[in-house]
Amino acid sequence: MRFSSALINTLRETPKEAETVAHKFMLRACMIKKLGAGIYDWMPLGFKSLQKVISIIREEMNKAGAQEVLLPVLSPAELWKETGRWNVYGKELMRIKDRHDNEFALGPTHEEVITDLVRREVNSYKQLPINLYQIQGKFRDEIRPRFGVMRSREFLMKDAYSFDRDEEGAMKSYKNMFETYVKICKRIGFKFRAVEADSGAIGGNLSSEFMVLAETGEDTIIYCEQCEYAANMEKASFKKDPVVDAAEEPLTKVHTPNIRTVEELAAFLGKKPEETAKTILYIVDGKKMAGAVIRGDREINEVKLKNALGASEIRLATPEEILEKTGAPVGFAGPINLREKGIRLAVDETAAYLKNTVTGGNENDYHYTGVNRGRDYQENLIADFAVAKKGDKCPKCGGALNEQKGIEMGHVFFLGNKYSKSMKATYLDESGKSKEMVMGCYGIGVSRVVAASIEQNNDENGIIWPMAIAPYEVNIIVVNAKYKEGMDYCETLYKELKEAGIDVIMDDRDISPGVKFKDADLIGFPLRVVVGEKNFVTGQVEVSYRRDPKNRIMLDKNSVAGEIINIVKSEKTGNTK
RNA sequence: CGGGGCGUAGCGCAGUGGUAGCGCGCUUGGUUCGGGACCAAGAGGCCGGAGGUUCGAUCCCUCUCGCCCCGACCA
Repeated sequence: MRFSSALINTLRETPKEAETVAHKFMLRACMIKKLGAGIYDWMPLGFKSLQKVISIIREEMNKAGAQEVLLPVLSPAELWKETGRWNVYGKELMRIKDRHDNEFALGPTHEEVITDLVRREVNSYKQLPINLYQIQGKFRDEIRPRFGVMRSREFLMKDAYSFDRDEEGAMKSYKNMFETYVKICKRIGFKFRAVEADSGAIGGNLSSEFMVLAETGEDTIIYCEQCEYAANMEKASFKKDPVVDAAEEPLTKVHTPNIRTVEELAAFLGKKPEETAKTILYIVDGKKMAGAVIRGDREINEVKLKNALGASEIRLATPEEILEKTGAPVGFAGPINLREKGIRLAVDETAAYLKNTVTGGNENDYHYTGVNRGRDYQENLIADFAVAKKGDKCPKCGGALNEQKGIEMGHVFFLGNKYSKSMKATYLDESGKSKEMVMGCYGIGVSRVVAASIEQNNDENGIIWPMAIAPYEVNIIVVNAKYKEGMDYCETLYKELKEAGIDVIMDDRDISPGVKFKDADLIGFPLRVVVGEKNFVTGQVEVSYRRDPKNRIMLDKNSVAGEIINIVKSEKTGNTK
C-alpha cells in the first residue's frame, strides 16, 4: 500500500471522548471512527489488524478440529424462551419486532441457535464429538458502553460450541479449547493469565477466563504469589482464619443509640470490627428478602452470594423495605429472629464460626453481644461469599494473595447439559438409548483483542504493534519524495518486499519528514526503513524497530530487503527477541 | 436508572440578543526537506432538533435528541 492513497487520516489531537490509551491511539491513528455510543466503524488500518487476529484465531480453531459455520444474528424469541433466557438475560439482550409483531433477539451469544442446529442435524453417537464455531458480530445492550471498542454494543466475537457424548468427552473438548486459547494468546503476543471465573449468564459450573494483563482492565484478578491459583475477583476464594475456641458467653442485649456502622459499633463496644458480624439484607429475584451475615471487617461478593442463594438476580433492600420487613431501621439488622420474619438467612464462612460475636438487634438502637450461631440463631445455609483481596491467604496453598487488573479476551465454559436438557439435544448411543449431549462453549472478543493488544503495547508516541497483528509489518519512509534516486530505490524495495509476502506500506507522501515520522510512531509499524539523501549517497539505508527507536541499524542498500524478510518471518513464527 | 457535564467547520476550542471566528487538518501556487516547516490565496458551518419570548435567537426560556463522565457498594 502507498500511504498517499491509503485512507489514513491521523489526528494530532485526541478526540475528547477517549479515556484509555488504546481508545485514544485507535482514534488518532484512524483505526476506528465512532458512529454512536458503543458503535464503531473499522477503518482500513484497524480492519487490517482485526483481520490478522481473525486469521490467527481461525487457524488455531481449525487446527484444534473445530468446524467453522455462520449463524444468523437474528434469532426468533421462541428459541430464547425455550431455555428461559428471554427473561433471564435481561435488558442486555437487544430485542426487535418484525412487521408482524414477531419478536426476535439480536444474538449476544449463540447457545440457543447452535443447540437448535445440532439437535436437528446430529442424532447419532457416530457424529460426536463435534465442535462448531463462527466469527460474527454480536449485540449486547450494555449498561454503559465504554473505552471504544473495548466494551461496545456491537462487536466481533469468535464463539465455539462443543458437543460430546459424556462428561469425560466434554472435559477433553474443554481442555482442547483451553490449550487452543493459550496458543492464540501466545501468537498474538499477549502477556496473559488464565483464571478461574464465574459463569454468569452463560451458565455451567466450570469456566476459565483468559485475562490480558493491563492497568486499564475492567476485571480484577486475584492470584497466589506461591502457587498456580488465579481467579477472577468475582469468583476468588481465600483461606479462612482458624476457628477460635472460647467459652460461650450469655446473649446480651445492649443499648447502642445511633450506632449503625461496624466502625462505630466496634469503637462503642471497645472491640475490633472482626469480632462483630454484620447482616445485610437483599431482595432476591425481585421478590423475597434474604439476609447475608458476614464478619464485620469483610465485604460481600454479590456474585458469589447470588450463586450461593441460587438466584438469578439480587439487589440491596431499600431502607423502606428493611424497616417494613424487620421492624428496625437500616443499621440494626441481625440474624436473631430473622428467619421467623420469613427472611432466608445465609451465613458466610467468616461469620459462621465466630464465638461471642456482636450483631444487630432488629430493633432501633439495639445490638446483641455474646452471639453464637446454633445457640442463638439458625441459618438456612453457610457459604463462601466474602470478597477475596490482596493479603488474604491462598485457598489452595495458604500463600499470600495479590491483585492485578486484566482485560477479559476470552472465556471457556464447561456447560454440561444446561442447554441440551432444556432444548432436548439428544443422540442415540450404541445400544439405541437416547442421551443428552454434554456441551462446552468458548468465546473470544475479537475486536477487544485489538484494543487489548494496544493497551499492552504502547509508549507516549503511539502504538507498538507485535509483528503478528500489525496492520503493516514494514513502513518505508522516503524522507524527501522529490529525491529521485531515493524514491526509485524505495519503489524497487517496496515491490521486492511485497513479492516476498511482506505486508509493507510506503510513505511516499510529498510532505515534510517530521509528519511521516510522527505518523509512523503513532500507528506503530514494527519495522521502519528510512531512505534519506545523506545516507543514501554513501549506499546506506537506515532500519529500526518501533519498540526500540533509538537503535538505528545502518545497512547496505542492497542487503535491506533480505534482512527485512528474515526479521519479519522469524518474528511472525514467534521468535521475538 | 440516579447524579454531573457537553453539543458551534473533519479534530481541538473561542464567541456574541443584530444569522459566526481561532489553531490544526483540507484545496491551490511557491519556497523547504531526518522529527508534526514557511509564505500567499482559498474551500468548508440550518451554531444538535422542535417550540416559545423578541422587531430580530447560535446566544434567553421550555421540551426533546445525541454524546461524555461518575455512581448504581452495604447496614
